[in-house]
Amino acid sequence: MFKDGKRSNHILDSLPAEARERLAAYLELVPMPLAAVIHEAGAPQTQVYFPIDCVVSLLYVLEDGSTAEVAIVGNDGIVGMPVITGGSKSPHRAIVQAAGTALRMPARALREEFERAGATQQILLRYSQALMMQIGQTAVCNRHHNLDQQLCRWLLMSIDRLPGSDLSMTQELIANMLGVRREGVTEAAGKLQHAGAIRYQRGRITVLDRPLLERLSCECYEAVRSEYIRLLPWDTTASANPLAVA
Amino acid sequence: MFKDGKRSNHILDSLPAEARERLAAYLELVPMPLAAVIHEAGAPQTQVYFPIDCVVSLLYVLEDGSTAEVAIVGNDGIVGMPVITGGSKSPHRAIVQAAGTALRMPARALREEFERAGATQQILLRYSQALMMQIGQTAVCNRHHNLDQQLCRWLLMSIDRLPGSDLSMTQELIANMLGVRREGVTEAAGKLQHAGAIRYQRGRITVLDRPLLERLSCECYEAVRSEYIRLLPWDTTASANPLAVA
DNA sequence: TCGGCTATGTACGTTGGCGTACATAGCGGA
DNA sequence: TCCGCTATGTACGCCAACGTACATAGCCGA
Repeated sequence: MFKDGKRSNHILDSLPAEARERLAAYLELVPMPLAAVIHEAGAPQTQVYFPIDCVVSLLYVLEDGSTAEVAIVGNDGIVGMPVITGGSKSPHRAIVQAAGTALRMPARALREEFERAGATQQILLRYSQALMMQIGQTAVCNRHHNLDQQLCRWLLMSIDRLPGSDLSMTQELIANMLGVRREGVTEAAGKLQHAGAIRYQRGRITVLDRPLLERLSCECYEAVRSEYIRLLPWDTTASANPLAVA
Repeated sequence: MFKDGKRSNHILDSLPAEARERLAAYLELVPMPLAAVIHEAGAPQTQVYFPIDCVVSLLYVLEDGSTAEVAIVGNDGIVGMPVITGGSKSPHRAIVQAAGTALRMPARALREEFERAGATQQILLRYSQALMMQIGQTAVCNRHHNLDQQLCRWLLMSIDRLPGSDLSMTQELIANMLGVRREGVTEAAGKLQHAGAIRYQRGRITVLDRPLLERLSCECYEAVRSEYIRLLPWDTTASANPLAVA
């Protein structure tokens, strides 16, 4: 789905050639090491990131220090949307959930491109809507679905945004993302491993049976996936304008 | 906070005079009866609504028919943001949670005003960010806070957007909004009534002790409130507004 | 005024996730 | 090689919310 083997960022790919050329001067390839804090909650954001082969989590940090993930961003999106919407600061901490690389650029340059009001603006607005939907689905999922289902959803969403089918992740970190106990993740992951859906080895999860994982997941995974496709169709074969699709 | 006695919509109030004048020709005052479905999930939206003295809930409807609220919108916002962001359809059902009135206009006219790229665009984008934050906080709250706290948050957010301090609401409906059992709401509301925070009478809740309600609420209420103020400051002393409903 | 509907109150066993505690097991450095 | 750290596994009591069932009580129309 989000995978395409191209190792690039779908938002950037969707932009018209002129826009890409304008932005190219600002883009810088940067490493995204595991657990790095890309920006802290409430801090002004001066850079935006286009993930290429990494995954970034947006977390809310509660007063007692516990956390809950509200969304994840991979090569399907952008880290730093508040820069576009004008608030500049985000109430969420952005941390690297899966290491890799991203293209980084100054927030102001993206904001300027947005203000040209062309296809770039359209695409960024649509991404904003997709992100909002994903966050809403997190709310729904947190309310109605159990940990087993949520873990499946989370694994699927993560590997969809990565080149391979395994991720370096301790159960402790997954628990922080989902806002649950580490022991709960151990138990849920154990069930998945027993069922043959995944293999777990000390900080490394490999998805063995993706269709099974999809069956065990709640409806939220597919709901978010299809909404992303509807809002941000990208052409995996050519440079057609994605906005041409109704 | 969101209350101001003016019975108008803060987004409209914030717009520059020229923009308000352009939009005025399209605006139509419409009644918003309790439980009316303003738009169904997945249906194209041709109208947008600026609530004046009503509250609208955005609900996600699961495959089994159960629901969960992802956000509420009152005179601080707009129902129909997907019109701006370009997706046109929303995955959420919008229903009237508290009866009243709203100003309605064709989606296209608002979209055109947005494309003028002036202050209106800024304000709409900032509202979009505020809404996203509210949705994220719903996710966090669903994960970490118990029903008692969530009910307090919900009551506060609702009356903040209404002229008075009571609302017509059965416990059944509140349960649907929060995505919990009706019995759970009965119990939580019973505690609040016992504590003297509210009075409950067959489909009508009156807030008696607002500060107490705030103390019993989780941090999410204040987090959302302050983010709305940060992103959408409005002048409570603003001079006569042609769109204000007397 | 009475019957029926809707809203609210209460009870009881079940369950999922929590907090806590502790045991094992990989992995890397001295 | 062994030690120590980190990651994972397991157990136990607890509690909030669930599903279910049924009892009251307010409201309205016949």
